[in-house]
Amino acid sequence: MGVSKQQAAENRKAIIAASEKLFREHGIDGVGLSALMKAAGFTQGGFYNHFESKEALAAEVVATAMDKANHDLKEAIAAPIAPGSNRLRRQVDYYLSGAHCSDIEQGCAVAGLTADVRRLGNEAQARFANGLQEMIEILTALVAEQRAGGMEGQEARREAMAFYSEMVGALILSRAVGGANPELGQEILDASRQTLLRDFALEVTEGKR
Amino acid sequence: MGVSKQQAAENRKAIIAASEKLFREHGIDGVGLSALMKAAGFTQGGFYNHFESKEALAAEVVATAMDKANHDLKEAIAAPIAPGSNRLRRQVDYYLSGAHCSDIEQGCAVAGLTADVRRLGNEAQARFANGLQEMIEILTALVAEQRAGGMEGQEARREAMAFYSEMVGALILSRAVGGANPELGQEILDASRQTLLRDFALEVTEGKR
DNA sequence: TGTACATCAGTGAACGCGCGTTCACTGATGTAC
DNA sequence: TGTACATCAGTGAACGCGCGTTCACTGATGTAC
Repeated sequence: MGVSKQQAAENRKAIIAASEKLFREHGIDGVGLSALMKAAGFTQGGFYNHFESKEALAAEVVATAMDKANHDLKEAIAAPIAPGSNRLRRQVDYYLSGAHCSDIEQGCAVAGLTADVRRLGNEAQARFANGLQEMIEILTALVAEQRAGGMEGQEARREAMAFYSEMVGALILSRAVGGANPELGQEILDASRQTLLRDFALEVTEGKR
Repeated sequence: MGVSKQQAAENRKAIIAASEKLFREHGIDGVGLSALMKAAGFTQGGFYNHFESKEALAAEVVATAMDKANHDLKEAIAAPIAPGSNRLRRQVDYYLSGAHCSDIEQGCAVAGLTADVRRLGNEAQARFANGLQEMIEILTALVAEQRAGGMEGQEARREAMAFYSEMVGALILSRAVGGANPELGQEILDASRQTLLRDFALEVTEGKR
């Protein structure tokens, strides 16, 4: 009660951040507003000071998550790499690692939210699609760099999409199966990792678990 | 009221069938028992004559869906093919078609249910994992046939997993994005289709929309 | 084969509960003078 | 700069509603004799 505008803006961000984690873990239909607000450190009633509806919150969560994912990806790609290492390999090794697989809350936003996006409103779907569009563009550049030998732009984009689809698919399948059969889950990650590294003419290394 | 044992067994199957469609479309948390029973042609109260809980129904739905998927896949692979055609290509062309993408209710069970499986109980997760394990074995045989030139069993299995992950990933991403940006959705399907056909040394053809 | 009775799939109303949303109230923040 | 007041983020209780589940009741099916 009685809070500066700056504080209120921060609180709003806290609600979005807490919601993102819970949405990823339990699905959007799987958490109530009371749990979301409690996780952010507030009581239920304040929710509507910040958002018009749960649906509106979901749209903001999706948008925020995609923006952050793209920002992080850009940074990871812009960062200097150790000699003998490789940007694309680093992405693959991380994405298809056991650590990333277990970390739904902080891992890839696309893999964590895709399934729910289909059931959200236009606003959320559009924001997700825009985010994915941007991510594909970033990955296209990465692929083009890897395929240095004069690949057409359209071809690099196609490869980037296929590349990303494979990683997302492997991660989601691995997660779905990991509870009941962890070995199978790990096998799925390793299979895509090895296949992708080979397809991109990178030496296949032992995977990080 | 007053129904033969045979009729009761059929009614039970009807509930499972109706539930599968609704679960795929709206998610398991997205449909109530009353809607499920109504869709199967019954009133809400009868549900507990057939299932112990909603969770138990979900486990049965997952198991049934996976069994059917594997059965259909076996049949599709066993069926004779036109000369000049190819079993693997036929799978890819169907799986990554616009028609399959729009048909969540009857399409691939794995793509339709994976996201929810993670949040179900042990029973459902185990049944899903077993189903996926079997599917991978079937696909391994298909890949081995395609790679006729003496591929090691382990290698074929790895390729089959990567292959399937890519198809599932592309389908899910395409669906997530298709509402807001159908062109991007189609582009994602096409990208994986072309990449997979090329990787399996199959001629790339125009895609069916 | 015919009769008497137990079974149990189905109905429809009810249960408590948590959902998303609304509201009256609060008090520090921020503004007008 | 100091005072008076409007604003609005936060609280906590309440709203109606649909959820998953339970229950008393029904009547044709299926069984025992």
